[in-house]
Amino acid sequence: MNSLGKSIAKPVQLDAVSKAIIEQLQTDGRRSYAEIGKAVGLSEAAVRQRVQKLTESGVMQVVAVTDPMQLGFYRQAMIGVRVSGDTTLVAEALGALDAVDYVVLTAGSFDILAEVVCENDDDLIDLLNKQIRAIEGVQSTETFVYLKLFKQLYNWGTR
Amino acid sequence: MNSLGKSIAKPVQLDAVSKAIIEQLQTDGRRSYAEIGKAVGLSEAAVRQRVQKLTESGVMQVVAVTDPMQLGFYRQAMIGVRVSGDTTLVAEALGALDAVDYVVLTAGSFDILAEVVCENDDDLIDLLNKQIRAIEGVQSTETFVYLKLFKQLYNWGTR
DNA sequence: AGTGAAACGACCGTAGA
DNA sequence: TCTACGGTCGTTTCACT
Repeated sequence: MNSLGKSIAKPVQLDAVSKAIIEQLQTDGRRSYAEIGKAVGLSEAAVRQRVQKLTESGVMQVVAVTDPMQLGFYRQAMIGVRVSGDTTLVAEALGALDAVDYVVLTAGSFDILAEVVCENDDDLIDLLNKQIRAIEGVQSTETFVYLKLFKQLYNWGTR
Repeated sequence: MNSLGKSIAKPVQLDAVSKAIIEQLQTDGRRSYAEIGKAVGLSEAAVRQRVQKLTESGVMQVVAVTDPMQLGFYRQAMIGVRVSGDTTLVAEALGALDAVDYVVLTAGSFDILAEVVCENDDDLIDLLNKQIRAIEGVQSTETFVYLKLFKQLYNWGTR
């Protein structure tokens, strides 16, 4: 159990060594346990045990991350969505779209924020008009086209 | 070179096998090359070569991702920021804050979108009043508190 | 939780199709 | 770009602290 709004787990208190291990894996998720052990001052077996615990408890996961630009998706945007009716249904419908890589229910002047990845502006227009605005309950959208990414750390909440 | 707005690389055309390899690593970034090879029908060495190419070319990277909720950060939000003056300077200042995990320059009614991670509402209030609104050039902010995360795929653009 | 040792499996470089 | 193969290094299990 994790993810926003679900049963609140008590925070795992990480010591400096576990933090160092996570840092190592944030730099390179395929670094060997032995190598990490050298860096953090622990035996290979101990590192492996800690990584297993961190993974099984849901504190951390090691995954592949792709660069949309390199794959030809030159246009990214955040879409603010205002919904009439059940926001959950709209969020699910948005999440079902391939071009949508991020969906979160929010409190504020938008009910949902959705990040989208498109090849070009034409695709973005089509996505908005033919797919997103066609979803039952979508009242209005506001688009924030990405110009330049400055910082990105990897967190996760769904699983 | 990658990242939004930087020199546009021609998209790498991935065949079905490379896509399958990435899919394997998206499920578990520490899966062995041999195991991936069995799954996609390739030798261990061939998988290794492809993963190396994908990584070196910047199409993919394998990294650790952490769950803010499990670490005691119960409050996440997206902050829309309106700036007077140079948006770049403000984006850098925002990126320098620990609580900020995502900063992107946008076109639209916000100049910057920044995602923040806090332990609780009091921290979020302090972050807004004492840190974000104190940045030179920040004209106004609008906060979208996260209620529930529905979908999250991992892309990256900075490096 | 941690170490150390031995068996096993993964990884890496190189050769060759 | 792939397979094949051998040397090296990492991982796993287990007994022990």
